[in-house]
Amino acid sequence: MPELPEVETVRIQLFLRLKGKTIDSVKIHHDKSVRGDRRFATALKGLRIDDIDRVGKLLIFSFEGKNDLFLLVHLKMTGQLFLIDKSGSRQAAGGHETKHDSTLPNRHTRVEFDLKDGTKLCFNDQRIFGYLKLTDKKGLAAAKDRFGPEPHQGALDFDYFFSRLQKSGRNLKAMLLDQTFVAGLGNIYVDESLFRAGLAPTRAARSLTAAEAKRLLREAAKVLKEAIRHGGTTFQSFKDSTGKKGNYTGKLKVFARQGLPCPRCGHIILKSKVAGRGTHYCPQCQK
DNA sequence: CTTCTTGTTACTGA
DNA sequence: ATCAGTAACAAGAA
Repeated sequence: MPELPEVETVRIQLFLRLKGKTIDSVKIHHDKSVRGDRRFATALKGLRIDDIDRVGKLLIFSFEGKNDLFLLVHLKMTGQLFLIDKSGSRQAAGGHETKHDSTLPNRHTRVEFDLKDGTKLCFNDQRIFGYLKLTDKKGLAAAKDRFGPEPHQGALDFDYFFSRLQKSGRNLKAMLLDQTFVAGLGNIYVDESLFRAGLAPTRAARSLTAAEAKRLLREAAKVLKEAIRHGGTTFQSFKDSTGKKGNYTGKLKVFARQGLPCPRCGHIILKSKVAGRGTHYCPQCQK
């Protein structure tokens, strides 16, 4: 389940390999992945990739000489972007590997891009919740508007953060998962941020002191930056160790560590449901 | 066989 | 309006 650090990792890898390259053809293996857009393939044919941007967990491709056409890619939970060079070897992976995607394209490949230089880009998505969508300037602005500021690059103003928390009648877990409030955190990094800040996920947002809110914002920013630096977190099957993993996985302090001792105090980490999501926390360290 | 999982949106009812 | 809860989406694991 890619969150901001995973999407950012993919963005950088793709940008380095794809900038300036021209799309030769697009094969759509599953209509739903492009939301039934019949013009998708023809609209992209012949375009040269200029930039790859990101807002929250959404990737935004732009093209040379086209200022009113953008490709939005959302990976949702199981979406992956894989690059294969002309020799057939995988150059960059966006997501974990599973036993099914040793070769590409494979049965989870929903959309396939062939570039003029022989590079191939595969959009794989086991559960087909992710999407690729073409939009114009207006649609892009509307999409961007749906995201709040990101915590990790100084763009998030503390006064905004604190006043929104104070006005909210929700708990911290629900607030931090809300992409319109703060963009980029998902289930993993919300739990990790709350643990590091020593705050319980069920804590009422409006009950935070300014010092606690400062701590939360600082820890969220730190977690995201560290995870980006480590190439993201791969959380998939605990059993399959053959898959390629993001290096942040081993750094997780509470996520998926239920039943294990808290790295700080040794109390057993619990898992329960908060705001509808599986939530991991230390009942002793987080108040 | 059933149940659960996940990110996000849409909907319902309080 | 605001929030909690839940269904939906799809596929697979347990």
